[in-house]
Amino acid sequence: MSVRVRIAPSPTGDPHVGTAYIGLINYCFAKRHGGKFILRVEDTDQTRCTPESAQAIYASLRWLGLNYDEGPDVGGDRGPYVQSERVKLDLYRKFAEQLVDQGDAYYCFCSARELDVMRKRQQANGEPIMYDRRHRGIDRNEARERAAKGEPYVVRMKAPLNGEFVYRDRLRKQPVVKGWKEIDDQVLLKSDGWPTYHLAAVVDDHLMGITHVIRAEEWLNSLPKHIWLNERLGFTAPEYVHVGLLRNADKSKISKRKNPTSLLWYRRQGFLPEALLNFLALLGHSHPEGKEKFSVEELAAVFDLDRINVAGPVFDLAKLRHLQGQWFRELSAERMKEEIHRAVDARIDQLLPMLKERMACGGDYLTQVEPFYADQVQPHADDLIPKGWDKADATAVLAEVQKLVKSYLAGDNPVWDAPSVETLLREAMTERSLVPEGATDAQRKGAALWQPKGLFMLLRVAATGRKESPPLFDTLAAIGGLKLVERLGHAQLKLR
RNA sequence: GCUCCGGUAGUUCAAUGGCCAGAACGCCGGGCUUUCAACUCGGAAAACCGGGUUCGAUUCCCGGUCGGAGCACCA
Repeated sequence: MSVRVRIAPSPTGDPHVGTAYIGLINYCFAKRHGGKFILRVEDTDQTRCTPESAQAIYASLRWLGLNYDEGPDVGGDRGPYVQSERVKLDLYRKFAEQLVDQGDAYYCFCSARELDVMRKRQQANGEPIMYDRRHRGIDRNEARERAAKGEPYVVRMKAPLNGEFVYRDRLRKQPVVKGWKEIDDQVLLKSDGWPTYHLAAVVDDHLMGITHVIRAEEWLNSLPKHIWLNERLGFTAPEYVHVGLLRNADKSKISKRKNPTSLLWYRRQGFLPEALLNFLALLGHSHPEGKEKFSVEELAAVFDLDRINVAGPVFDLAKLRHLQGQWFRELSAERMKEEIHRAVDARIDQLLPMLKERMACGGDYLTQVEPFYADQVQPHADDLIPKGWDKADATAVLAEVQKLVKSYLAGDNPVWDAPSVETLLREAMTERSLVPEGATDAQRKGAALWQPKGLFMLLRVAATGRKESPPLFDTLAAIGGLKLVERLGHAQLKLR
């Protein structure tokens, strides 16, 4: 039987590096065995999924060169490849009903509110959190009548009450063993009539002839449900293989708070697909000859699922940069020029509106734009001391602003655009320019520093190295928060 | 809390029931360069702990510990 594997991302938000990672593994596995690599979009959560996000997934996979043999925008004879379209064809309901008929599933009429109360109580009592199966014994015909009258319901699987589940994952030393009593009566069909992940994935994997499900470790715990569903539905289950999750530096599951997770970001940033893929390949897998730099084709030729290391690898951007450098420097002059053009173009769109008034010809762009690209700027110490200030004043204020920006950036989801930078600074100024009653002369003097005139020039010079620049807040926004913090620090050194 | 998974330098990955546990990134130092980068040479740096099996355990087994994941009408 020929190999058929799939990736099944959910189109919520930006396309994720994790998708690329799992995609790469599946892609190589398929190529290695002369099989098919399939993309299926799992958009059964009507509240969270968007078509734009699905488009971004297609575009990103194409950018990476992880071309799928079958998928939403390329077709195939096991389609459609988008679950919402499959819902319209009523592909899932009949399997849910089949299970109900077999006595392997049942209608449940609990409301969300009811379930919430139940969960809270379990939590308070330190009990395991799971559905208490109150409708499990419900009469099937009676239940269907209630449903026919319009009462909202879900269909739940009737998980075995006892016994053990054993499954061997080829990548794990020990077989996966789990007591059935730990396993919940999972919802299969939601009250909106759409399937949950569990039902949809099992049904589709079967219908699409998937032979190996290679997915992230986070699914390991629901493996019994999936095997059970296959069994009760009379399907031959695919082989399930679970690989480790990409991690942040602190070993938690990779998140956008702590790492760039959006494939869009890597593309925008100018990373080459070859380099990203090469880097991803190094995480969790190793080349049999110990090679470090290789193409996807090379990898596919030697790829061995059993060489995958299941411990979650920490995603290390520094290593990616190194590899990217290797690939980048090997580019032909022609291609390198293209890459540079792309990078510059992207930045021009952002910067041009604020720079154009200060330009008289195209070449001026190069001088105007320098502060926005440069790693460092070199302000003159003299320029860093506004009129009427002394060195200590400037240093103190720079340090204060630096601290302010730093803590702002460390906060929850910091927005860094002109309005937010302005708000941040103006609030700080208002606060600090207040003179408390009975203030000392020193306090009075300190407070006086937090006026736009001197402060804005100081920040401008520290941030750009120049006394003239586009409007301050636009400038600070375009430079970026992290770089600004660096430059504020650098300016303090200049004053020493 | 319950269940499951994992543990070799800071990070990613090797090899190995027995010789000095090997590489890459990062770090430190040297060379090249006006400088930086690239390149190159060198250096520091690792088997979670305890028990068992064995002549011998980083490797196999058990327990602990630490880390992670899952416990939704999300996927």
